[in-house]
This record gives sequence, C-alpha cells and structure tokens, in this order.
Amino acid sequence: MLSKKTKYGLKALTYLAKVEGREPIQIAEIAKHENISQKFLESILLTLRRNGLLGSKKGKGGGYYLIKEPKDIHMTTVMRVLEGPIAMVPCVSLNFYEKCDDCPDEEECSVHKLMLQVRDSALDVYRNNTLADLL
Amino acid sequence: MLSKKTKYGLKALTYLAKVEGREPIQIAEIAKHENISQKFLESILLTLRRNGLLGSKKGKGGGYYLIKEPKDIHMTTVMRVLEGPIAMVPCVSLNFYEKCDDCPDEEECSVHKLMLQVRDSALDVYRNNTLADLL
DNA sequence: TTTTACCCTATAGTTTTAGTAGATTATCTA
DNA sequence: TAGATAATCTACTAAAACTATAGGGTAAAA
Repeated sequence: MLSKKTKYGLKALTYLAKVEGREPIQIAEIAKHENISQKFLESILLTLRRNGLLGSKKGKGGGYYLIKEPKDIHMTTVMRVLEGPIAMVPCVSLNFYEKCDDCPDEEECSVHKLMLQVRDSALDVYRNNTLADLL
Repeated sequence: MLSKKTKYGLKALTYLAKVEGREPIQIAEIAKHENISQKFLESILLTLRRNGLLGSKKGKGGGYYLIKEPKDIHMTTVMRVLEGPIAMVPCVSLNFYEKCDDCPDEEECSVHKLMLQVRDSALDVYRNNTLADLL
C-alpha cells in the first residue's frame, strides 16, 4: 500500500509543477486544493525540502516552490524520499540493502528471486517518469 | 514492504513444491526448516488452504500439501491471497477497486497515472511467474 | 490415545496519520 | 524604526491501525 504521505507528497509536487511561475505557494492553498490535512502536509513538504526537492520562503508571500524543472525530478527520487526503499524486501534493495536474518542463501531464496523482478519492473517505471510526465 | 506473512507463505509453498511426492508435510517441519515462528506459519498455511492453494490432512502422518502442480500456481493468486491487492492504491486495483475520497477526477490524478503503470509492471511479473519458476 | 491440523483470543510492538502548541523568520504598514 | 501580520519550522503527543507472535483449547484421523 502506498502511504498517504507519499500520495499527498506527489499531489503537492504536481500542484506546484502546474503553477505558472515558480513563486511560492502556501501550504494552506495546496492543502485546501488537494483535500489534505494541512498539518500533515506541512511535515511532508518539510521533508521534501530537506531532501532538496523543494525550496521555501517564510513570512508574507512565502510558501513552497520547486527548485528544479519538473522534467528533472525523477520518480525514483521522490519515491525513495517519501516512501522509502523501492524494493519490497531489503535483500533486493539497491539503496537500502540488508541481509535477511532467516534465509541462509540469497541465491536459493524464492522470495528473493521473485522480488528482484518486481523491484526491477518498478524501478523501470520510476526511472521513466519525471514529474513532468504526470501532468 | 512485503509482509512477513507473504514472505513466509511463499517460502512454505516453495518448500512444499520441492518435496518429492505430494505427501503431507507437517507445519513444524516447514517452520523449523525455514526459520519461521510455528504459530504464525500455522495461520498462514490455513489461509492458503482456505483459498484453495493447499490441502491438509489431520492426525498422524498429516500435514499440508500442494493440490496443484507448481507450474499451475500463479504468483498473481499467491500475492493476492497473502498480501492483498497488487495495486498500491485502491483506485487502480483490478480486484479490489475503490474510489479515492479525495481526488475529484481519477483521469487527472498524477498518483493514479503513476500507480497504474506500477501496477501493470508488477502484474506483468506476477503473471509470468508460477511457483515452478521460483524453484 | 497419540498426533496432527484447526480455531479463537490476546497482546506487545511498530507504523501511520494526524493534532497541539508554540518558536522563528520575513514582510508590510504606520 | 516598531510593531503587526503572515507564514514556515520544530517538537511533542496521541489515536488508530496493522504486524507478528504466543497461548490454550478443540476436532479429527491414525
């Protein structure tokens, strides 16, 4: 299941990408427009900013804005920042690899074998989609 | 994240598929061999049986066994039984469709657009893998 | 009467999805 | 320049849902 955090984060990014210029948009506006709890969205936008996907400006006329062009924001990045590993098991994760504590031999593991394929196919989708492709 | 339920279920199915004949194998044997909590595995095997993937026999010499050939057990079925919907959001699910309560227009939704692709790619993998392919 | 699956319940732990309260910073206005 | 206002930022809390497991008893087959 996709977490609401990721869902809302994606919607917010899309909303910002649709904005004409790159002037700051307030949290409240995004929240209202996308039917998102404002406080929840606040924390989501914060992590997007901390991970270099958004810029922010405080005070009057402040808000959040994209710091890259939509076509340069890849879904691999967005998904990893919001949802975490793309792989469904750590033992097939590229960026978050971890050995299973059960499972003596990865090569022999049927779960490993299957999830490797799933990861690759998901990765393929995320690599071929930028924010611009979702507009 | 893949739940341990699914992971253990897959491992158990694989174990049963590797067995020579189709004689019943006891829960305890599978649990021990695959490093799984026996009680947890018990409930997993039960749902697999209830969903037509396994047969069982009580009493001495009892246990669980496959009721189909591994090549006839598709990963789509296994995943749906154990993990639930293959889609990451209900609004792109084939078997568990549900409308999002936010989101006025599915066609316009960026999340929908992306997750549709992810679902299709995952489905592609699951459709092309049977239990026999994982051995 | 032993051996096994079956069934029900409880529970600790974690994750998710928020809500609350206030601090901080930038801008505008008098 | 002072203060009001508008916004992000930060930290803490909490309800709800889900996950993974344990315990104990029942039913059926040999």
